[in-house]
Amino acid sequence: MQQTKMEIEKAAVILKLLGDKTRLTMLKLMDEQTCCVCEFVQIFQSSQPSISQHLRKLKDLGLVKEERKGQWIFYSINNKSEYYSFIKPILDQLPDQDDKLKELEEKGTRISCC
Amino acid sequence: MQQTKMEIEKAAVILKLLGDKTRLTMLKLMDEQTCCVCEFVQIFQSSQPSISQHLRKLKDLGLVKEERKGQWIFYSINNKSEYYSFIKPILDQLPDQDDKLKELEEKGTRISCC
DNA sequence: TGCATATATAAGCAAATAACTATATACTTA
DNA sequence: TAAGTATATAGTTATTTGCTTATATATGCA
Repeated sequence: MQQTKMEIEKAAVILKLLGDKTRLTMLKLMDEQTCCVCEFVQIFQSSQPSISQHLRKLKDLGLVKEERKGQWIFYSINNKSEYYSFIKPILDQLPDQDDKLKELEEKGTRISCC
Repeated sequence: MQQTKMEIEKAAVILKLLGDKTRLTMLKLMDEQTCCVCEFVQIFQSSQPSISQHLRKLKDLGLVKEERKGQWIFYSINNKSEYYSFIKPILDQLPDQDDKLKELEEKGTRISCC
């Protein structure tokens, strides 16, 4: 069979996860660098529980990994994931989201937690 | 600025559409060949209105095009779509769905309408 | 013309989703 | 230890989604 190819049902599950503006932007950001939850909260002007829930969905599928550093938890893309090669070409077609982090740096709020 | 934001939002909309097993399989099939509604109904063992509604969503975004031939309406992927280059690499990672059409041919139900 | 077939649309409902508020947990520092 | 900060989880609710049934539209044919 096509072992190298993605099962279509699994692909649909992953694409549905990516089909949310917040999660998609988060993934694109994490494909570029590590971010902590409080940064996402600022970037998306969203509530902390909302961000946490998005991250959990991504983590449940193994798309991202977390690393605790003190009181902060840093998230980054899991390029060891069996699905990374599936989502990478998608992320590569999206515009860089670095400007969002730059804004935080300019406001000085990025360094506050990182 | 706004431009990039627009793009990622549009990408999320498209990915959400692809994030459904039925629609994703339909798109993969249509990337290989033209299909009519009654074929989809048989393949997915789904109701005709349900299939029609999925197709409409794909058509509303311009991902597929339709061509009437008599009483039948044939759908195929719209490779002129501005989003085709975005979804094509995704479809290419999915396993061929030709077997689904072959089953219909063996049952003789494909020729019934095509 | 009238009937059959193929497809689309509308309305209603149940399940899934995403956000919110409140609370719990984990860690840091005084 | 207590208080403060960062994050996660639980429970609730509003919205969205996908399906169903019923009906409308378009075409073909006798």
